[in-house]
Amino acid sequence: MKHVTIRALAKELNLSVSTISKALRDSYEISEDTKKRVLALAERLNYMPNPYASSLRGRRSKIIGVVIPEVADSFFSLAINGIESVVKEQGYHVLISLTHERLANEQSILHEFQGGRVDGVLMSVSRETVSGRHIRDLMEKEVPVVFFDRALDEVETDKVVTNDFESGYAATQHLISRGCKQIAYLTISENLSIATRRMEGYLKALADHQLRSSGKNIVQCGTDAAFNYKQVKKLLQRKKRPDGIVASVEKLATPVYQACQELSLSIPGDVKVICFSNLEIATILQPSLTTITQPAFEIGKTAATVLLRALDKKRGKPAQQQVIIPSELIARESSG
Amino acid sequence: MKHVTIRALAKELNLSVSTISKALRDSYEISEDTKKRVLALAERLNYMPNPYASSLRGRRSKIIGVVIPEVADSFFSLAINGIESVVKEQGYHVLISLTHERLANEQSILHEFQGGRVDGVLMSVSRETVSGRHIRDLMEKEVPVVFFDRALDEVETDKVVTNDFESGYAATQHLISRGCKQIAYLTISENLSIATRRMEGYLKALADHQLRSSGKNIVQCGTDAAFNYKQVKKLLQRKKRPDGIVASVEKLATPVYQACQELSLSIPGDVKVICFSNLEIATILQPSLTTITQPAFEIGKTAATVLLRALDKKRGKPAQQQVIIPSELIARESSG
DNA sequence: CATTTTTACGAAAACGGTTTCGTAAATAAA
DNA sequence: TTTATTTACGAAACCGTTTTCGTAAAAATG
Repeated sequence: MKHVTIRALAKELNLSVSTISKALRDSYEISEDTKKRVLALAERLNYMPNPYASSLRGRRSKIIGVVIPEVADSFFSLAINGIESVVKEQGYHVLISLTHERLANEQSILHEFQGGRVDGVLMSVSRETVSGRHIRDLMEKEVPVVFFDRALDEVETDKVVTNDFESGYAATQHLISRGCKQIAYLTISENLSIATRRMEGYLKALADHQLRSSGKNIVQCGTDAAFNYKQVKKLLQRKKRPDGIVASVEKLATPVYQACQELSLSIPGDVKVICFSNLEIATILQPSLTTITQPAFEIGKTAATVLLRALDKKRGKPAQQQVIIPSELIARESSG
Repeated sequence: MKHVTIRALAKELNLSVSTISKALRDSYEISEDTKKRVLALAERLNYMPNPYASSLRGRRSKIIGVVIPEVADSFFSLAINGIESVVKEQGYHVLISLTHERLANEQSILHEFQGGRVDGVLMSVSRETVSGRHIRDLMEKEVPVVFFDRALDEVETDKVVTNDFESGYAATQHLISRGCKQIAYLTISENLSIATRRMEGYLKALADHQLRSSGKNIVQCGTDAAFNYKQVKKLLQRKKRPDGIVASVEKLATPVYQACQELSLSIPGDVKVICFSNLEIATILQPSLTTITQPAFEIGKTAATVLLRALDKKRGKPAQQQVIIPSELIARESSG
C-alpha cells in the first residue's frame, strides 16, 4: 500500500474529489452522513493528506525556519524547546538551519527561504553578521522574521531579547558589592550587539562605582579553547592581577577555572567569578558558579508566539515590538 | 515584488515554461545561449523555485525528519550537528520533532510523516517506546527510517549505535582496576535497550572479576532531580557504602557530586566515579569527571550518511546494516 | 401549485514546477 | 538532392489539494 490520496477515497465512495476534501475539512456544504462515511474510510485506510499539495495550493507550508549559529549550545537548544512548545500547538513544524557563525551560510539559507519553504523565520544572527541586507530581502518577500536574543539593530522587525546591558551591569555590580576592586572582563571578539551591550553595562557599573576601567582588563578571547586558556592565564599572572572576573559567555568559564587551579588561585578567595551561562551543571562546579542565566526557554517561547501572531495577521502592520525578558543573576559560591 | 515564478521568467524572455525549467536544470535539450539568458534573468530577478511545487511533482521533499526525545541534551544536540553537516551537502533540510520521551507524541509525529512530509527519518526512540508498530507503519509507506543511538531491536532497519555493552563493561572494569570492590550502578528506570545493555556490561564485568553483584547496588533513578539526589544520598549513607559508582546517564553526575559534598565524602578518595556524558565541562569539575563519552557527532553523521544512501537506492533492498561506533573512556581525576 | 431558498454535491481551475512527447527547423548522411 | 538525424523548443499532462462556481434535487415559502 503506497499512498492513499483523496482521489482514492473518492473512487471508493463514488464521490467527487471536492466532496471528499470538503468533508475532511468539515465544510457546511457536506451532509453529516457523508462526512461520517468519509471520515470513517479515511481512518480505515489511514489517509494522510500530502502536505506539499496543501502547501502549494494554500501558499503556506506550516513550517517555521529557525536560523541559529549553533545547536550544541545550552542557550539555543533550550530556546528551540521553547519554540517547539509553542508552534506545535498550532500545527507548525520546526526546520532548523545552522549558520555555524558564518555570514555566508546565513545568507544562503535565507536566500533559499525566499522560495517560500518556510512561513516565517526565527533567527539569531551569526557573529559575522553586520549588514541586514539578506534579512530585508527575505522580509520583502513577505516572510516575517523575528529576532531572538541576537538581534540586528539595523533591521526593523520584532525582537525578543534579554536585558544585556543591565545584566552586564548587574554582574559587575555584584562583584563590586562582594568587594572586588579590579574587575576583568572576558569577551569573545565579535561585533554582536548583545556583546557590546553587556560590556557597556560592565563599564557603566565600574564608572558608577568610581572604579577605573582599563583596557588591559578587557580580554579578547576567541573560538580556540587553547588560546583562551593562555589569555586567561596571562591575565591571572599579572603582578596586579584582577580580584574579579566577568566572563561574558558560557565557554569562558572553563579557562578561568582551569587557570585558577593551575595557578593555585582560590575562587572566590583570590578571585571572584561570575559567568553568563545556562548550564545547569554550574551548580556542581567546585566552587559552584555564580551565573547570569538567560531565560532561554522563555525567549524561544515568546519569539515563537510573536511570530505566529504576525503570521495570523500577516497584512496587519508588523507590530515591530521589542520584547525584553530579563536575565537572572544566580549567586553561588564563586562570587563568595 | 512578491514571488518570481518560472512563468514570469518565461513571459519576460518569450519562451515557454518548459524551456525555462529545462534551462534551469541544465537540460541538454536547451541551447547554451538560451541557458545563459535564462540564468542571467533568474539571477537578476532573484528567482527561487517554489520547493513545494517541486516536492509535489517530484514526490520528494528534500527534508529529513529528525525525531528525538529532547534537544536540550548534549548528546542529541551534537548528533544534530553531525546530521546537519552531512545532509546539507546534498541539499537536504532538517526538520526537528521532539517526543519529550512520550510514546504518544512519537506516534503522532510519525503518523503525520506518513503524508510524505519528509523523505526519510532519523530517530532515537522515546523511553516509553516498546512496540515498533508506528515505525513499521511509516516504513511501509516507503519512508526509510534509520535509528541512531536508541534503536528498537524489534524493528528491522538500519541502526547506528554505540557499543553500550562494552562501555558498561569498560566503565566497571575501569573502577575495578582502580581498586573498587563494591560498585554501585545508577540508572534511569526505563526499558531502553541501550540502558539494559549498559547494565549488562556492568554485571558482566563484576562477574568476570569475581565481584558479587547485588540488587541493592543498582539504584533506580528517575526524571525528578530531587528524588535522584535523595536516592544517591541514601546509597552513600549505607553502612557498607559503595567505593565506586557508575552513573549511566549524564544527569546523574550532579546528584553524585552534590551528595558527596554534602556527606563530606572525597572523590576519588572515598568513592570513585565514572559517568556516561558528553559534556565538555566534565573537565573542569572538581575533581574532573571520568567519562564514557559517546561519539555523538559521528553517530549523527553516520546515521545521516546511511539514510541518504538508502534514499539514493530506495528500491535497492534496505541494506539493514548495523553500524557500531565505539564510545571512549576518558579517565580523569574522579576515578583516581 | 408555483416559486424561492436551501441542501448537497460535482466540474474545473488553480498552486508552480517537471517531464513526456511531438515537431519544426537545421544539419548531416546518402 | 533526398533522406535521416540532430537540435531546440513548446504544448500539455501531472503531482494532490483547495476553492470557486454552477446546479439538480429537496425543502420551504407564498
